[in-house]
Amino acid sequence: MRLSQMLFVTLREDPAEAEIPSHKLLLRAGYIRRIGSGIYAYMPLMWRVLQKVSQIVREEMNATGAQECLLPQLQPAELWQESGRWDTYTKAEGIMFALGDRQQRSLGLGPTHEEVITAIARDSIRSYRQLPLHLYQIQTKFRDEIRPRFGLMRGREFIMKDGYSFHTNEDSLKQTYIDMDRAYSTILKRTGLEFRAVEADSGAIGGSGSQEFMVLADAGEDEVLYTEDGKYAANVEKAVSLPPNATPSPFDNYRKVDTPNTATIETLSQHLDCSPTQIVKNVLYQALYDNGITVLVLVSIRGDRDVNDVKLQNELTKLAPTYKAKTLLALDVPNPEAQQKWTVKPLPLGYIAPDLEDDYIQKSKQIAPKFLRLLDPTAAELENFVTGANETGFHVVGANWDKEFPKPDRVVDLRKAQAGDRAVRDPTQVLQTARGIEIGHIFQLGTKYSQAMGATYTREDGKSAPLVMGCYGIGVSRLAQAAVEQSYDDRGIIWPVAIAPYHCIIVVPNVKDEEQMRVASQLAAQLNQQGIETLLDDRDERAGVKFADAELIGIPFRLTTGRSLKQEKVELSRRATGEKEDIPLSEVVSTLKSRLQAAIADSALSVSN
RNA sequence: CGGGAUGUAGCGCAGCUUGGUAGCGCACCUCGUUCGGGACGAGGGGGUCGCAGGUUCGAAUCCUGUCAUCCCGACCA
Repeated sequence: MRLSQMLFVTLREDPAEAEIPSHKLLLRAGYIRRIGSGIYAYMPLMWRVLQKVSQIVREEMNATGAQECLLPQLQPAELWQESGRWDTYTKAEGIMFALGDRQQRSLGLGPTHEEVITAIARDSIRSYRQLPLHLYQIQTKFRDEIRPRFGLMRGREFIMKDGYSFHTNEDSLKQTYIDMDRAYSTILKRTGLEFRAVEADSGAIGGSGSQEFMVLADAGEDEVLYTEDGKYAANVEKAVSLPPNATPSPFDNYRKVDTPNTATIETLSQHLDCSPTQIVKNVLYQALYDNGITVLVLVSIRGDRDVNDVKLQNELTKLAPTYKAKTLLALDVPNPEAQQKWTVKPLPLGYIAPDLEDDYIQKSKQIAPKFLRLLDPTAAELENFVTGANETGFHVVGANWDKEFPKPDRVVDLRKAQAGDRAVRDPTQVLQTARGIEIGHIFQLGTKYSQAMGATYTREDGKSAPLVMGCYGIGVSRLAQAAVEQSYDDRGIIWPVAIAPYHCIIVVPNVKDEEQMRVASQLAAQLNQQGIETLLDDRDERAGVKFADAELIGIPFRLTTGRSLKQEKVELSRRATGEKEDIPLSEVVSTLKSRLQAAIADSALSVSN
């Protein structure tokens, strides 16, 4: 391909809209163009990268026996109503684009495909003889993200590989899950990215076991906690840990104390000259269920610890039946405006105790009459603790559960693990923190969707049973940008060889020099014929411009048909290292072939581990 | 959804306070010189100043509304 004939536009300055390096570089180098918030056009070079990534994904998926297909993006609401996700995905903070057709039928643009695939399975899978089965697709997904950002990192339209497997039992599911774990590791190693597999929360998708594949980068939106020995790694949303021990309490008799202006843990521990670990902090939340009921939740936790919203959300989802609801729609810390809607008198904010009276709550059919009181084990263990007095300006000290305060019924882990905590399985290991970009996520779904949608098959014994399911996703477009985030320098992108849009770019310093052009075109033809994807920069530009552009777009190898031609040589330079060498014309193809193989083997090498 | 900021040529920006009919750099086009690290000179093209109302003799500039984009946060008492 000749650059002079391509739509090739690079920018000298960073576009103002971009914040992180990979986004700036992709825009500057002309790989992507923004069309709307979270909506991008993939320009020809980007499309080649995306196809490279897709091809690696495809090969590894096929190798596990999964079959590629293509499912509709336009999905009838009925399917989603059957699974019970229509409301959670379209109302409140829902992420599905919903629309109506000319007959006023409701449709959604597919953010994911469990419903569609389960409907297909329901129709097509009749017998255990057809199982296990694994279907996948690579296509554009639509999600109305709360806040799209960072270019392709969190777009409202993005390319994803999603796969769904069907099984007769959990063991078979686990086998495929393990295969996917391995396939995903291989995929990431082949693309040349540094990554970590971590335990994850299964979130709105539902199901039991789940694991995420994180590409490590400072711009990552997720926090990963891991131990130095590599035996434990988890998303902070899911992570468990042993908190530091609480300092024994100096307050051995129960009394109320005057503590003005101590609405925060910090000011309180200073005022009382005690450790935050001796304080029981009481945090108020409001939960909205899908039947319109609001439940006020009071979480009691040790003062030095924070509540993990995801764990709390999971607990509240589990408790939905208690309130005759199916799912949780929203979970918030009530702001003053929200408080007004359900309180009958002002709350003693900053001085709340675990036994805050239920009569703060307005009587209403839409509001649960009692606080849901949850206790984290860190707070449950405390003796002679400090906590609020339900009266602004006062706390109590020397309090004990079952004495001054009734112990809340539900003691559950709602704690956010933090760097510096000890690992549960091996207390000698301390948790470290890193930022990660979630590239892949694999789930063991179980029978959640098959049961909801009646997808059953006939067993060997003639009885019918729901299909056991798994699902597996990789963000293809996100992976491509993550690669840039992990590999660039002040001159531009440095693509890993395996996903670079081209392997090699030939720069002709002076296109008016016939010898330079002749050699360059000849080399380009030769290389392309040999499977070395080569771009020919034959633009009538100064050499400096072409060198700068070649580096900006990040092609791994560059050939220059310049001054060394006199010795029948061309210059070969490597983007990643900047190394340059002169190579005889007759050896260009063989040299590049072996260099490319070596570069790809670098990542392939770690694949065998 | 809450808060902050910004919309002026393809990109980056100035002009707005103090109203007088739009400018700089890059990119683009033509000619000439230059040609292995983002050249130089001369000439040139391109903008309903996000949109809609209002004030005014006159609005990029002042007022109101609206739309879009980016950032921060989703408030741990």
